[in-house]
Amino acid sequence: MTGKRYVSSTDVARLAGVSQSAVSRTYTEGASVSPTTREKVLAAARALGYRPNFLPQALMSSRSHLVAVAVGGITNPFYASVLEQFATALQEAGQQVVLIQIDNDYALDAVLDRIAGYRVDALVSSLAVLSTETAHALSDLRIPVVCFNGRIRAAWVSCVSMDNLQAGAMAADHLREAGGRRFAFLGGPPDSPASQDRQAGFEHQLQRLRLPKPLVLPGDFSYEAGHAAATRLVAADPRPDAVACVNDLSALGLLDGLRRAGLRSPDDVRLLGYDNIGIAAWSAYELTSFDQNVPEMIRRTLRLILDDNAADEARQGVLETVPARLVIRCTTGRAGAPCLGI
Amino acid sequence: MTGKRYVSSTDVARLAGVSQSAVSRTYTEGASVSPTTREKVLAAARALGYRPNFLPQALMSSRSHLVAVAVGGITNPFYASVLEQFATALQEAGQQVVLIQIDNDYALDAVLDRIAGYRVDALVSSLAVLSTETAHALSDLRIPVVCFNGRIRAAWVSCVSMDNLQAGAMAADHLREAGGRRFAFLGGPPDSPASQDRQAGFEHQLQRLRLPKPLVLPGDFSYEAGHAAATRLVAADPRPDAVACVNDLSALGLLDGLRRAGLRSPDDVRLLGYDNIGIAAWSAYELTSFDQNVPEMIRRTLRLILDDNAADEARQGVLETVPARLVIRCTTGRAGAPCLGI
DNA sequence: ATGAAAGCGCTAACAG
DNA sequence: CTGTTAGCGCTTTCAT
Repeated sequence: MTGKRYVSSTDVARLAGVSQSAVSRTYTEGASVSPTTREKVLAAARALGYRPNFLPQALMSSRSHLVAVAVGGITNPFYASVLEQFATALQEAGQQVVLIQIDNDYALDAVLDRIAGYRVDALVSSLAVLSTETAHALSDLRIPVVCFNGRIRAAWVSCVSMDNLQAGAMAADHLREAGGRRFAFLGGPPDSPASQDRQAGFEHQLQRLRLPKPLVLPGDFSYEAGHAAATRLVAADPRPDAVACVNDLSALGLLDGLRRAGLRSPDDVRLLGYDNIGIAAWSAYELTSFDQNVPEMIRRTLRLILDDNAADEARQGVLETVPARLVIRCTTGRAGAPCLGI
Repeated sequence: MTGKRYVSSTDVARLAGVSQSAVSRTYTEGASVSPTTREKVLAAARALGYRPNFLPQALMSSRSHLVAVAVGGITNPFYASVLEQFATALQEAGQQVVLIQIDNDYALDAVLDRIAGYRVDALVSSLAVLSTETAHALSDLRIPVVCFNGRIRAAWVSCVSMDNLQAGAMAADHLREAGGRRFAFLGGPPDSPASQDRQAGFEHQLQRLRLPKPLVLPGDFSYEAGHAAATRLVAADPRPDAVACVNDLSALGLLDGLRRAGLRSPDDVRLLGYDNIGIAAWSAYELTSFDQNVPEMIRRTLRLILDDNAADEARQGVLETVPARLVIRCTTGRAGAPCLGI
């Protein structure tokens, strides 16, 4: 695993009998090289197995074409899907993805050196939580930072997020229309802005509709938390018959927990989640969910981090919001409707 | 988004009133710097917000500390989990993960330039499929390549994989013990070595047990394929009562499909999958599955790509195999046993 | 169109 | 212990 094994442009130049600059030009879009020289260079390069080294380019231009993507918990199918779409989009834009796996926000400080060290062009964070300190530390790097579903704003730090307040309100509307009378909200981590906003929008809309306050169940985005919440829900008196869950994963857990307890959805409990993960459409679940329009969010994120026209916005830090789209499935369908489920 | 905004060691040196080398040494483990100089340097660095640039280091040493991880389809929870564990392990080993999203093996050729261009220290591929041509192209890069669950071997190209043949045989044994009489195998993509080996091991063991050949249903690792296979399974005459599925995702699809058709597991059909993804343990499924011991596979992979003692093996290319572990859950439990399911 | 030369930010070898 | 010097492989002037 020792170094010194790659062919350099100098090696190619020597074999081709041209100058090193000629080799460089051959690989530079729109540089002036005669067809003859070009051919000689390419032939030599092929013979030697030459591959241009991007590191010096990055060194000189301070543009590494590396974008750090920080994720926490890609075992959550929603984030896996987001990451996949990001990777595809960034690759198409000629960038490379440096994956930063982070367990909590505070660990981000620890990786700051690395993302700075590789001189990444930008950072995208799927971590909802981002402390003010971290945001400031990132600010100091003076590279565009975009948080997915975050709410924090600082110089160089922007957020692209679903309109969680609106989506919270939509949940209230929809659950009422589906026949709900007694409401509950299965929450996420208390410090998650997405969770806070979905809950706030939900509660606010219930209030506007002059409906009683929801029962709030604690959770943490996980299937297990949802499963555990079922016990509490079943024990509640009066028992809620309509639950908005902060995300699909915990909604699925709740649904399974309710089934264990002998309850059915939508007949006994109307249920919906957020993220519209693939499993929500599985025939065992058919869960109603809010779709985040991830492609649009990614488009906006890429604009902020790669588009020179957006440089000013990126430097200031902006908040962008994308409307949610309700995907109605069986768990909020008519009771006894032809939603087979399981 | 223009360059030239990072502080360099020269800037720090100037402010600290020392030479640039002194700054470099301050950041080099075990270099000789006096405490006084060190302090001056650190103070200046702090004042300026200096972060060492790794690019020149990589340039000089030909060790970028970048490891490319190629994945195709991280929406499959198994691969998401593998990626997460890889990222964590590599970060702990001081490496950065460059994520390469690939849709099919042939696209790998297209990214060859990029992984070579960034001078990655190694490549890990979770793509089961890897054509001989691609393997050779990778070989030419002379960097250690490890394929997860692959079978191809070439100079510099190794594989770390579950013992799929053995695990196939174990499936036959277990399904028979669980009371199966008529067997089926739900397969994956025909060109997947993992799929081939699991099926081969399964069929071979059935033969050894003097049991009839299994019905083979086509699939592609997806939930949808499993769901679709249910129809064919139900229509089969005689209908199999024990199915080994090439992975959990398609097993879950099959299970849901069977339920739709009014069949129950394990009573009507015994079922098992491979990968032991989280969802397999969900109370709606309780699917028996083979655990791949991913931590051990990752350990071996890291040894091959990072450990100097393994350099010879890596250069030659080796095949390493890790035994599978059967995790028994309800879908192969006793009929009518206290596995509540849903 | 091409070669020579400078320099990106760093490490390493070499004096002192 | 510390400063000077020479590169790493490339892009970019600047002459020619």
